[in-house]
Amino acid sequence: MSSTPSFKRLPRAVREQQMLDAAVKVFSRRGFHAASMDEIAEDAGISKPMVYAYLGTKEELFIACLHRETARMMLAIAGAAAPDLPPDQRLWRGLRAFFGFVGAHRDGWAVLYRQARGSQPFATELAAMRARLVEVVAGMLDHALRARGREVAATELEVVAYALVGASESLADWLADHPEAEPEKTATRMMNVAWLGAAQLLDGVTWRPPTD
Amino acid sequence: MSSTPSFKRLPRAVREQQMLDAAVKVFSRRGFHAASMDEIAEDAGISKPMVYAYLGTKEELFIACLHRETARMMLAIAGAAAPDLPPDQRLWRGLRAFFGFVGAHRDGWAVLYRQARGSQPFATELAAMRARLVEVVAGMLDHALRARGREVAATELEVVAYALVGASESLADWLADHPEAEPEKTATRMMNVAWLGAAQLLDGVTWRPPTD
Amino acid sequence: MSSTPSFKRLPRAVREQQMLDAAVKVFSRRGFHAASMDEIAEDAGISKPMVYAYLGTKEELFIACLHRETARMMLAIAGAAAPDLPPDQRLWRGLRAFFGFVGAHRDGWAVLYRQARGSQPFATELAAMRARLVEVVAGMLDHALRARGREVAATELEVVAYALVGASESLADWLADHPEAEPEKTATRMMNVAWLGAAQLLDGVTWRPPTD
Amino acid sequence: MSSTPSFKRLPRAVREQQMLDAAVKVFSRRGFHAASMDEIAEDAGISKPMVYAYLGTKEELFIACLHRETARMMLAIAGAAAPDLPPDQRLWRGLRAFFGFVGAHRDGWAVLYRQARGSQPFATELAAMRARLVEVVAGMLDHALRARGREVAATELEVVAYALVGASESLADWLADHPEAEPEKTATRMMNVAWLGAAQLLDGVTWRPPTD
DNA sequence: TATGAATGAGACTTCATTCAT
DNA sequence: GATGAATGAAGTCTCATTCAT
Repeated sequence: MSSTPSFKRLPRAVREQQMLDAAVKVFSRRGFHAASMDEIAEDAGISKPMVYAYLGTKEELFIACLHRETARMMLAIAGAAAPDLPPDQRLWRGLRAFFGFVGAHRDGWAVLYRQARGSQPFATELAAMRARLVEVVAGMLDHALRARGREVAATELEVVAYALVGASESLADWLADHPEAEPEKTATRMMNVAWLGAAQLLDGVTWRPPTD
Repeated sequence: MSSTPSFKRLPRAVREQQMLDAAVKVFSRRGFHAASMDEIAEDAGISKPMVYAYLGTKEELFIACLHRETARMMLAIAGAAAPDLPPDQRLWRGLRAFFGFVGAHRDGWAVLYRQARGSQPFATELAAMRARLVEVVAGMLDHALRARGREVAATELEVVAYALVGASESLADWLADHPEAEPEKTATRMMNVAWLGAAQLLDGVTWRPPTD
Repeated sequence: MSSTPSFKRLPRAVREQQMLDAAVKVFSRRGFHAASMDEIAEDAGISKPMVYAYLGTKEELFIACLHRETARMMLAIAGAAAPDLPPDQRLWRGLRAFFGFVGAHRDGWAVLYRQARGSQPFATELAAMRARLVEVVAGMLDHALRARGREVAATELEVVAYALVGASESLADWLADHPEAEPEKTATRMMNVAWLGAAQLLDGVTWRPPTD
Repeated sequence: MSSTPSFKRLPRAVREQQMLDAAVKVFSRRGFHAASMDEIAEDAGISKPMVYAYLGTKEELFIACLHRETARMMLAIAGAAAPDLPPDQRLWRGLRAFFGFVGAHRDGWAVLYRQARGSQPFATELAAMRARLVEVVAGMLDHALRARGREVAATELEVVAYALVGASESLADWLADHPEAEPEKTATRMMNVAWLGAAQLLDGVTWRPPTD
């Protein structure tokens, strides 16, 4: 009598994934503020107090979404861009994996970037993730430079990497908004913009402002 | 002491500017949703009903901010990048003006982009403005191409322009977050990324994905 | 310089009528609470402070409307139902005038009755007007009774009169809602209901509840 | 003292009735617009959000009141005026039930009619209910006519029924305003006005306007 | 006289969050 | 473990009403 198993009692890990799925869906559809815990709970097929018990506050819930989606994305990219490939190959594989991920999880992307960029509480989280990306890209550039016996100040590398990441994010936004667009083609376009410029830099060509 | 100037009963145009100033400030500090009309009104030194009477709903107020800041920015850029300059000069002047504007109105930039990107009601407004920028950049590229007797499909040009604009926005975000950074230096960096890559494209160099 | 005549300076009486016209129109269209002083002032082509200066508070303004419309209606009825006519003639003329008035001033009727009946502040005003109508009707009945040498307690007469007035109001409501309906026909119908029953009463026929 | 009954956490159905009770009370005391959701909630001994959660918007809440009171009244009338009685008996029983109901639920009556008559959103609801009453009355008249081998156009019957209903409503208003008045006596009076006139009509007597 | 400018007050409504069962 | 019931707090918006010009 005391141990009658209830069919509803799923293990905690499963329930949490259901909730995160629902949360990502609702957050991406409505935005952080407009999303209501009611809708998330209902969409997850669970009662609100459960959501609070498992994943905490609305803000914490959003951060949990961010974490999960970020981890998935970084995993996809890292898996594709093996460190032992030549730099241009790594960049291409990384970009293709990135746009492939965005194309496959447009919801997640919307949550990750568009929502988070706006409000302070999540800026930190987002900045951390972007920093990791920038670091990876800067590492590729550095790797390529050293292979040619050249060297550039770390700051400069970072800014260039930042711009490349920004351009990628922008195209990813564009991709998320165009359901019919092909991720691979988008990746190729980005590669054209990114690699041609980067290759020049790698070869020591630089542009300097006119004395005016 | 007897001639204290009368601070109240200002004409409508003046009050509207005060309100917009306050709104830009509060929106950029708190984000659209977290910003309260109370705080905006108080910051403008006026009562809430006046804000509603002059500038309408919270949403309309935000759009009014967007419009004003956008117009200012486009004016600054258009004034700097005269159409009769050679393309690289135009791009450089335009970028310098753009980053200069962002550096000078970091509040406005935050409102313009970061907030608006998130929520649907403003996506349209923002897309329109970005479209104008993209168009200008694509025009520059096209101009340069024709000068070299070459031609590229409009779609391709637009995607490249889109990526460049995205990279600029990203650096602008970075600039807005780093109060000590110099706009002109940031513009130079962006120019390096943008122009070197673009110049390659202009010369007919392209990158193609490996057959894998 | 001090007596330059302004074309806008209409005499007070005219302005007041304009305001009342506008007020009746807006009150009847929106109802008392939903009507806004702004709309009334704008509809009257005058500024709000003027409305307050001339006709006072919103509540006072509504009562002013009530008064004017009431007076007009009573005048129309009294003018038609001359006291020296035989009772059935008076009733008929009165009813015809009443429905004619309602048909011609559907706005005014809506203000008068539908709005006022609901809220306490105006119940008094309305009751007073209805009391005058009831009194007139009861007077007719009494007159007819005496002509036949009969007499009935005043209370009874009043209740009957009250019911007749109520039935008339009801048909008037119906008339106000049916723009295509003809006032005269409606009056005839009411006369059928009213006079046939009243005539019976006048003849001493009464109905008594069964002992059950 | 240790077994103080728990007044809180009542089941939904109970709370809804409490809320409706409070709403009817407040609406009838203040009128729709002047009534505040705060007061209703407080009167129901519950917080405002519960009212919204269970019964929705203020407007929806009012309509819910209308429905409940209407249903109760129609039930009372239908239960009293059995269709197998002779017409005059049905009319009498129906009227007695009607005035009995109004006398017992003066609050409800005020909500039902006086408030609803004024504003558009409820006109439909009210019209529907009145239409059912009119239909019932017209049915009685038709029944009586056929019993005497006569027939009258449906439209005419309806207008007569409408007038009778209007007269009843008017007397009901009067009853609601006179706490000391006896419902049964009022019903008798109404019966006198209604039945005597109707009986004449049933017998084929009609009144025609003079050629003037 | 006439009005644009201004506001205090208050209404409805929605949420994130927590008890008590 | 799970949930229906419950609420404090806040936010947007509107309106009648009054100054000061």
